[in-house]
Amino acid sequence: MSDAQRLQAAEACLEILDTAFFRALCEPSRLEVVVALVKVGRADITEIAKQTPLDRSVVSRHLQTLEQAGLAVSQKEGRQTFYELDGPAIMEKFKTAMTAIEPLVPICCPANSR
Amino acid sequence: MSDAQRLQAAEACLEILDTAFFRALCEPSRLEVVVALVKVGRADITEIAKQTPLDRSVVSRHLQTLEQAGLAVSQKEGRQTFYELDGPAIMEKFKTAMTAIEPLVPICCPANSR
DNA sequence: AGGAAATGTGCACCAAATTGCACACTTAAA
DNA sequence: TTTAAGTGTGCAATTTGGTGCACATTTCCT
Repeated sequence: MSDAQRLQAAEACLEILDTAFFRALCEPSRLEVVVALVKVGRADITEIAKQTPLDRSVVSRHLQTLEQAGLAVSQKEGRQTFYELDGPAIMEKFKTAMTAIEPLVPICCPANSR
Repeated sequence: MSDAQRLQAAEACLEILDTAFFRALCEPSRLEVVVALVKVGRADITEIAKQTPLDRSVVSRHLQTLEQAGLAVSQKEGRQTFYELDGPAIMEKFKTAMTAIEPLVPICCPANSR
């Protein structure tokens, strides 16, 4: 394993790893919103907020964060905004992350380093 | 898709999703440490810290966090502590997360909700 | 037109996490 | 034994991010 290959792998890793994606999943209250979305399915903000102890405005911001991170999609209909988890997109995010990390495994394997 | 199935899927999802794992990956400076680990491979704290603009103590704490989250392993040798990324463990984390989320995809698919 | 529903956002407050310094401790070298 | 290298951690300052309230805006209904 050459240093050049390591550098290339590191750059690729940093390039693909989406901090916004992981940031969206590491906040407990935001995960509550995700779980609420799973329970209720497609719904507007008020209904989603009813499933959580959080204020409606907080849920609104969390949903915005989830959408920006690519985990959910929103559609405005009249005076309400409907949110929905984007299952396929989430799976795709995980797959791309895994394919980016996969070449690092033979380089970073504790079992082989002894 | 019944409500009972939704509830079960939501609980399972919340149960498996490891917030510590994602939290470790969403901090920019901590990602720098990860990248440094990829570049240098197995190394002690001082050498890893040289690859970053961060103070050595900060890098030390980030490495502890990474180890607690299961992304790295450490070995004490004399007066220095060597760290190394645990590639296989990281891949395993991603796989379990994906298998937990997979059953949610047919439930949360924007393409099907119209 | 008038009122209610639904939402987005500015604002202030608060909790948690990061950061760097200083210091103590352990271990290798001289 | 003395000195230096490597490390972990307490501490305080700073930053970051979440939280809820209040208010303005848009849209629907009567």
